[in-house]
Amino acid sequence: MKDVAKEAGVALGTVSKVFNGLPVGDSYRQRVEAAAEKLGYRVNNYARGLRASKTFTVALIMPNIGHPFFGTLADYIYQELDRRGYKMLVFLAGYDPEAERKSIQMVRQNKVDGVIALSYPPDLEVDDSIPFVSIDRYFSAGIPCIASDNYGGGQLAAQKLAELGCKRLLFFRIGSVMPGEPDKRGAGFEAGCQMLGVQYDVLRLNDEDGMDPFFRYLEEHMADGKLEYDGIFCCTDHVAYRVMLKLRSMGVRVPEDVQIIGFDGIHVFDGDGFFVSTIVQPVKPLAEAAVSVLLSEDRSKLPALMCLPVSYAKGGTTKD
Amino acid sequence: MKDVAKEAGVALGTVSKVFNGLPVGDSYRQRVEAAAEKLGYRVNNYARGLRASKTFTVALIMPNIGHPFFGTLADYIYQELDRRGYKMLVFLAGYDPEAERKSIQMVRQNKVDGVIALSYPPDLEVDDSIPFVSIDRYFSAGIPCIASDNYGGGQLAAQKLAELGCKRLLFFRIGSVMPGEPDKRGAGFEAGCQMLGVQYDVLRLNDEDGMDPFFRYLEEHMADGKLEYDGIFCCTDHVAYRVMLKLRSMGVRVPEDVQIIGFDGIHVFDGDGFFVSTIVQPVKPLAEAAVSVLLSEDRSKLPALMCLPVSYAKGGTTKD
DNA sequence: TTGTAAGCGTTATCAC
DNA sequence: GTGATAACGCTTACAA
Repeated sequence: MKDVAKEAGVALGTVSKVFNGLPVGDSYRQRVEAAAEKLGYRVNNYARGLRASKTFTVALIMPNIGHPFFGTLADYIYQELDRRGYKMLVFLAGYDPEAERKSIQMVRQNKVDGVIALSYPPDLEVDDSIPFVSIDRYFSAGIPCIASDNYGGGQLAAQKLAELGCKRLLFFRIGSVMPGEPDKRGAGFEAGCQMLGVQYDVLRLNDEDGMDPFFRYLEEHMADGKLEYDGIFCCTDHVAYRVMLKLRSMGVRVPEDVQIIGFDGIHVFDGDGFFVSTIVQPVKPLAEAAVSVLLSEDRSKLPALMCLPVSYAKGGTTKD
Repeated sequence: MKDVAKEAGVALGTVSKVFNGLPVGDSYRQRVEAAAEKLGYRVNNYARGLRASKTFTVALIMPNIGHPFFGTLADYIYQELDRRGYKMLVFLAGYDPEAERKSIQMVRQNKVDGVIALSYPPDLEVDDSIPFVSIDRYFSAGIPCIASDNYGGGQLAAQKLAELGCKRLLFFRIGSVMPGEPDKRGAGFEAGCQMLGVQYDVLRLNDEDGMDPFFRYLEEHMADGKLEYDGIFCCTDHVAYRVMLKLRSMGVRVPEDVQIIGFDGIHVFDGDGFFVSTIVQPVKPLAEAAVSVLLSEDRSKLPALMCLPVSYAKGGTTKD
């Protein structure tokens, strides 16, 4: 920068102003720009971050980025941050609380301007000096949580299955013991069934158990090649997909005999079709909301919990 | 840091040394650590980066991160960087050369310690002052390129299809006009066919055309409900998947009448099964190699091009 | 070993 | 508007 100033024959401060869009005489500006171009000068963001303690960087903490739901969400979040001139520093913590904590530490050191986290560890300690937004997990009133309307989605699934003629429903839930907004899918489903007067059963499992107990359950509830249930709601598309595969391998026709609805709205490839019939999470709005809340000017009155509307989409596992 | 020094009753330099793992008297170290803990002190990476011009940050430039192949690759790259104590700054440029250039600019300003780029713009100008590794596209001898053995994969596909009894092969290629290692898939396939003396045709399309010309071609080459070809190699799993869907909708049985092999090795979900029979890219080794080459101590003799072995995996679109 | 002091590249505050 | 100067928080010779 000093060199640029010398080359342009102006003072240091002037160069700084040019690069910050502050008012500067036009002739000066041009000379500075020419000199910078000639010398291939770029402002050093580290020096800038040090001095201005504003880094235009946001940290994204997620379990991973290979799963299509997370990947897509991360992609949209990036777009939104980029649009506003922010960079994205990624931390992938798996489902390991230890890694989570490490990420938080890193975030602290790196003086990012904000954190968007999709994580479940209950004891996540957040430095409230730095803007923080959570996706899918409610921590406390001080930390805005952005989530899909999981409860409403559960209800919608029950309603859809009932509409499609199902009389005997089943809910499959698998997931970590960690609490989060997604848990409400089951609650919404149960409420929906009760409201509609439809009979239903619930099977809850933990991550460690894998899918086998589900499969065993399905086998146990077969009689004369016919499943006891004619509609199944699964907590995720992944589970729904595997249940579909299992049923078909057992000779059960999907969706003719049993209809299945999943949750997430994952695409096979980009935009062409769903794995299963599903309750679609509004991934893009989710991303936009998270960024917008994180970067909002007035952080005094932020929403504690923001639920975005979901929708139903037909994949291959329901009649309509 | 000054506060920590005061609290611990030591000099500034001592505190610095403690946080850099440099030799320091044990009693001092403990006092410093206690003081830091008490004051909740974290070293400021921006100040550190400014002074030491080492940021322990690597930039990853990719088209996107929502596509399962890119997402998975990014995930593995993250793991590898994390293992070595590096952070990952992500830049998603779609397939827009303009965005690419912007990313490169950003990278420059941000004084990252290295760049891993999966991008195709032919005029990408790289600042050779900063370690740069390319994935899937060869730029020049100065820039190491890590890629799958695309040529060998093409050959393998031809060989597999021939082994499985195919007599009349077809190669479908869709993609941007931008050159890159993946182009070699077709070349390898053709070479394989020639070597084996199998008859084959090739259909090449550009991205903008979409899949329709393929579908039309397939329809035109049907006679009496039978396709003229009994084996198809597609440049990606995505294309293969869509071709499979199309053929099935046309009443052609896959894999009984026509066998299809794709390229990439994308999973339906995490680890359970492939979309189609496929030539699997070694995603994890690719990530490891990229990071390892990027961060290698001796940058004087780096490989110009490094091709990693691919393998064949049966999905649902071949007989074996 | 420890303490001191000089910068790293910017930005912000002033007088001019 | 412009230009000198002091910070920002840290690393690293170098002297003690």
